[in-house]
This record gives sequence, structure tokens and C-alpha cells, in this order.
Amino acid sequence: MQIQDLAIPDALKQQYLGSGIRELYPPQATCVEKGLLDGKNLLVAIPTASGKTLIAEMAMHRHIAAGGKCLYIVPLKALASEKFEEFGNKGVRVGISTGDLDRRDDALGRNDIIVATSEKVDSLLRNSARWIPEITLIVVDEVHLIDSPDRGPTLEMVIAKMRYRNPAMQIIGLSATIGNPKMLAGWLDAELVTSTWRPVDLRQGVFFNNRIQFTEGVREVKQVSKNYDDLNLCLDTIAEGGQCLVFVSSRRNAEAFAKRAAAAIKSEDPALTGCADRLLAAAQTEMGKTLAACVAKGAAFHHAGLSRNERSIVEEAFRKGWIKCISSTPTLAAGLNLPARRVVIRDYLRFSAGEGMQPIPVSEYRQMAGRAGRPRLDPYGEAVLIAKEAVQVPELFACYIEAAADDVHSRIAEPTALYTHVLSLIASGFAKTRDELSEFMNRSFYVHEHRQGRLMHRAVDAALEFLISAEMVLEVGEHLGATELGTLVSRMYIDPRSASAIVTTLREREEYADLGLVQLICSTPDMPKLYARNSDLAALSRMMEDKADELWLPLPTDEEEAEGYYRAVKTAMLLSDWTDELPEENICERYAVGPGDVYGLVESINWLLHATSQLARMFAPKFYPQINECEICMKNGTRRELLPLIRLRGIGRVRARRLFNNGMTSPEEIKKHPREDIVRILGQGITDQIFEQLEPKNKSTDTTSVNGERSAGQSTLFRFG
DNA sequence: GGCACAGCATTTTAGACAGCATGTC
DNA sequence: CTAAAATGCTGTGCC
Repeated sequence: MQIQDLAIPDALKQQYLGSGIRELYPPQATCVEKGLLDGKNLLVAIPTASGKTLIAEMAMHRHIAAGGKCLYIVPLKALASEKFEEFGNKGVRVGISTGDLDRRDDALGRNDIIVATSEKVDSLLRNSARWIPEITLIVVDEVHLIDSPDRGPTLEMVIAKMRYRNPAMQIIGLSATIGNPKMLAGWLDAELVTSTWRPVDLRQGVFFNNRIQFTEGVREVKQVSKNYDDLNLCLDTIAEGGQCLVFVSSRRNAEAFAKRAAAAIKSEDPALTGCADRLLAAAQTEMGKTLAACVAKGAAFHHAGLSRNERSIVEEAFRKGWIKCISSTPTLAAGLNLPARRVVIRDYLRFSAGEGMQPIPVSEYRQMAGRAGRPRLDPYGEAVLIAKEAVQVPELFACYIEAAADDVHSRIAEPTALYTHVLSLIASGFAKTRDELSEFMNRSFYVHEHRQGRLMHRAVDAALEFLISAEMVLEVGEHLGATELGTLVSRMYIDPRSASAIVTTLREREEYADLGLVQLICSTPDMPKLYARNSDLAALSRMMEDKADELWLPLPTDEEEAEGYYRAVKTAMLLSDWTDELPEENICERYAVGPGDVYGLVESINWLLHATSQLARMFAPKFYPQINECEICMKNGTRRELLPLIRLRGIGRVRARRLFNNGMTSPEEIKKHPREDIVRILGQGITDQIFEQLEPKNKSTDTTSVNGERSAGQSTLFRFG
């Protein structure tokens, strides 16, 4: 099917033709035949990298030309940014909305395409974004993630809510190949498009004894290293002019492999020296230095412990072809698109708490294998598994390469999944009675799939019971309504169990302590936790003894609960070191984490601290001022004594500390000093900026117009009834 | 007694969504 | 219920 003949706007057509796209790929053509451009719902279940984005884009431009508005839902923030870039510069207005990035709500609504994560869409629905009714098309990228145990229910609810609000809307589901596509298509009232076609030939095989057994034949691999098969596979591809991506099961493995690869590759590309210097300049941690050393020689590792800067340097250098090999944990499998000639799936077993080493699911293998082969750049892609025994060769073929795709099932009936969603249905007006609640839930994928919903309805009832006992939902006769607490919890997007624990403890407490507050938040299900090793226990116990009067939660007697307790305390300790201004590198060393982990934890606690301060404002007002201060300290990573200085624009943790140590402990103190003193400490530019803020425009120069503080008046969030 | 070291025992283990309001070194 | 690598521990041999 020719681009020329398509019923898409001319501008887009010219874009495609201009970039050399003249003809649709076969699955894309099938989509058009099945009504993609005529408003038909579609489920497109085809392999990674076979042109799904283009399918969505054509439909979106068609809607926009007809005055419609499109919502593109993705599972990851990194993916949101990638799509945002991709859809831009084509004559339509594109907006992005994730936890990090946001155009103000109304401004967001001015866009033709809005790219957002599923949780963000849920949040926008809960907060009644005004533009939601204008949406005429939603595209759900990676819909098969409905089967994800933790985040699947959110995706399922978001789809159900959007369809409930906009019944006439077109919906396009983009999915990896799955076992039961008809079932999912049936739920979406969608035409089904399946295919195994790929634009770049993908060869899959198993390596054993210096040869790769492909489905189509055999390839000998030169044995350069005696001990390391994985390295030989990698060097084999590089010798041929390709790049290699190696998936391993732990961060340590990723780093160890990158070191070996670097020693073997020994590239002397000057571009790499530049990258390594940039990495080294910013590197404060041991990990960062190792990374720089590897990159200098043409290899790198990639995992969630890397800082943002480190990640983007590695990704860019790989894309440009300078770095020849990346060893990675699953970060790169699901995240952004970094294709390579050869993908080695070295570790197909991964540790899982309580279950030991488990084989990774077929879907994950496919996702990693799908990274093999760069369209238009590589003649083919290769995905290689490594066998350790001869008998494993046919096993790996059967379990992964030739395995049927997994079925997708609803996860909505799992006990804990529904607390937040039942609350949100009630709080944002989807259900005002138990009957309406059942009716809504009967339209879920779960009920479509099982033809009945007994188990799910039981979970709904359990959730409702919890919400009523936690005073988030009130039942008056037939009527179900959210209380002030329930409304706030729903809008803040926190788990009702977290909110309940927080409110209960805040109400009980007599005295305040930062550490206790942070401990409380760290023990909620919304907070990610550090892993507590055996060797940490001594230090943790000592700390718990020292700070016994500041901690809010007692050590549980139950041994299994104790583990979670220790993990929460350890996490709280890290965050407490952060607000104690311990340098990042020391934190990384003390807790054996990377800068990316510290950033992630700080981000999480900031979100929850904000929610906590809102909860406190209404339900424990005596603590509100202190919690609010704690929030500002955490955001900046400073002790309380720097609070007055942090309020100035242009002053962060480092400059504030420098001023403070020079005796300037507040804006008033600064004014008492001669201007030259400040220039000496901070330089001319910043000083000017500060004095501009200090010039008294009116009588009160301080405390009111500050970072994130608002007057603590009566809340207007009450919406019951 | 003190030290080096082999050999065995134990420990550890991936990732990442959300609020708010814009500017750190 | 498990795999591999790093780290920790113990015992031996030697001076």
C-alpha cells in the first residue's frame, strides 16, 4: 500500500515521502484495511519495532485534521519523552504529561496530541482535567501490560474510565505478540491485527561450545577469551562491524562484564575520550569512575543506579556507534529504544525473593530479542541465548525461541489492587451506589475474560469495607460518597493504605520528629525501600537504639514483618543523611547504591511528603508547619538551619551552606554585611540576583513569598454529595 | 605468636509510576 | 525451591 494513496493529511504525507517512506509495511497496511483511518477500534499485536508508532501517528493526524484530540498512553516516563520528540515537528501541537514533566493543565489541553503515562492519565481523570471530554482517540502503547501485577490494574481502569467518559472515542491498542489476542480485542470491541513480520530480519539462536545454533544454520565464533563465552560473542559482532547489547541479571554482573569488555575492546576513538572525560568530571562515586574508565575503551554498563547524566551520555555514545557494547540489567529492555546488531541474553535466570532463581518470562525474552537489528542500518539482527550444557540447547529453543506467546490476563481481582481504584471511582463520580460500582466493574477486562466476576466483586467489597472503616468513603443509605479525606487521598494519588497509616499515626502522636515522620512514610506501601542485608542489621540496631525517642514505629514482634521494618528504617536513614547534607558520594558508599537510586528515593519521598503535609493540614494541623518545613528540607537536601536562606531564589544547598558558614544565617543577616563580602562568597551574578530580592518592595521582606508554602487555611476540597 | 593463603561457607541479587511548581553547581 | 560471584571465615603451614 502506497503512502501516496492514503487518506491522511497532506502535510503528514509529505513528511513521510520526504523522509523516504513510500510504502506501508504489511501489518500497517492491514491496519488501514481494517479501518484504522475510519475510526474503527483496533488491537495491533505485532513484534517490537515493526512500525507501531507510524500506525498510531496516521490515525492521530486523521483525528486532528477532523478537529479531534488524541491521548497517547505509555508505560514509562522515558517512553513518553521519546514519543513526545517523535510526534513533534510535524505540524501538530504535542504535549507531554508525566510525574516529572507537565504543561499546566489548561495549557496541556491546547495540544492536539497529549503523551502521558497511564498513572498520569488516571491522575488527570481523578482531578477532572477539563480537556478529557475533547479526546476522540486514545492510543494505548504496550496494552499487554494489563497483565502486570503491580501496574496492570491501573491501565485496565484507565481504559475503562476513558471509554465510560467518551463512549464515541476510537481506541487503538498496540501490543507485543500475545497468546490470546482475540480475548483482548473482544474487550476493546476492536478489529484484530496480528503478524510476525519484522522490517529487519531477526535471527535467533543458542550459543554453545563456540558456535551459535540458529534456526536457519550455524555460525562459528572465534574463541578469543578462554573463560568467557559472553565476551567472545560480543567481540565476534564487533569484529564484523556491529554493536552488541548484553542482558545480565544483576548490576554487579553488568559492571563486571563491562570491565572485561573494555579490557578486550581497547578502542582508542577520540570521541570516547571526550565522553569519558565528561563522565569523569561529573563522577563523584566509585561507580561513576568505573563507568568512565569502561567508556574510554568502548564499553559501558547500564542500570538504574546510574545518574541521569550518566545514562544519557552512555545512550548517546552507543547511538552514535562509539560505544561498541553495553551490558545491561532489564532497564534497557523495556525502556527507550537502543537497538544493536546483536543482543546476547546471557542470564535467563533471575533471582526473585522467596522463589529463588526463576526463568524470565517469554515476553521479556522477546522484548530483549526485539532490540536486535537497527532498521535501515543493520542487514539483520541476532538474538543469542547462552547454554552451559549441550542439553540446554534444545531446551532454550523450546522455552524461548519457539515458545508460544503468553496469554494476557486481568490482574484486577488481586486483593490489594482495588483499594485505590474503588476509592477513585467513588471520589470522581463514576459510581454513586454499590450497584453503579458493580455495573462499572462489570465492564472490566476481568469480567469479559471470565464471563463472571465473583472473585473480583469480592475484592471490590473488601476494598469498600476498608475504605469505609478508614473514613475515606461514607455510605448513607444507598449512597456512596468520598469523605474529605477520601477525596484528598484520591487526588493526591496515594494508596489508601498509605494514607490511612499516615493519618492514624499523625493523630496519635504527641511530639514531632523528622526522623519519625520519614520512618512512617518509608514504611508505607507507596515508598520503594532499600534492601536490608544481614550485615546491615548491627548498624541498624545501634541506630534504632540511639534514636529510639525519635522513631515513631516500634519493631514488630513478627519476624517476617521485621524485615520490612528494617528496610524502611534503612531507607529512612539514607534520607535522613540526605537532609543532613552528607555529600552524595558518601551516601552512595555508605548504602552501596548509585546516584540514580538516591535520586529515585528522594523523588518518591518528596511526593509522599507533599501528600502527607496536605493530610496533616486537615487532620493533624499541629504538625503541619513542621512537616511543611521537612518537605522543603528534603526537596533541597539541607538541614533546617538553612531554611531561611533556601527561600531565596538562586540559592540551593551548596550556596546556602557557604553563606551560613560565613555567618550569614538569614536574609536579614546578609543585608547587614557589605555587599563585597557576598560577592566574595558567591560571585557577582548571584549576589546581584539576591540583593534584588532583598530590596524591600514593601515592609515585610521575608517568610511570605517562599518556595512552595501556602497559607494554611480551611480546605476547599470538600466535595461530598 | 604472627602471617599468608588455600579452600570452604555465607551472603547477595532488576526495575520505577505518582504531587507541585519551576530553576541547583 | 536456586546460580554465580564476591566476601567472610577457618585451618594449615611456615617463619
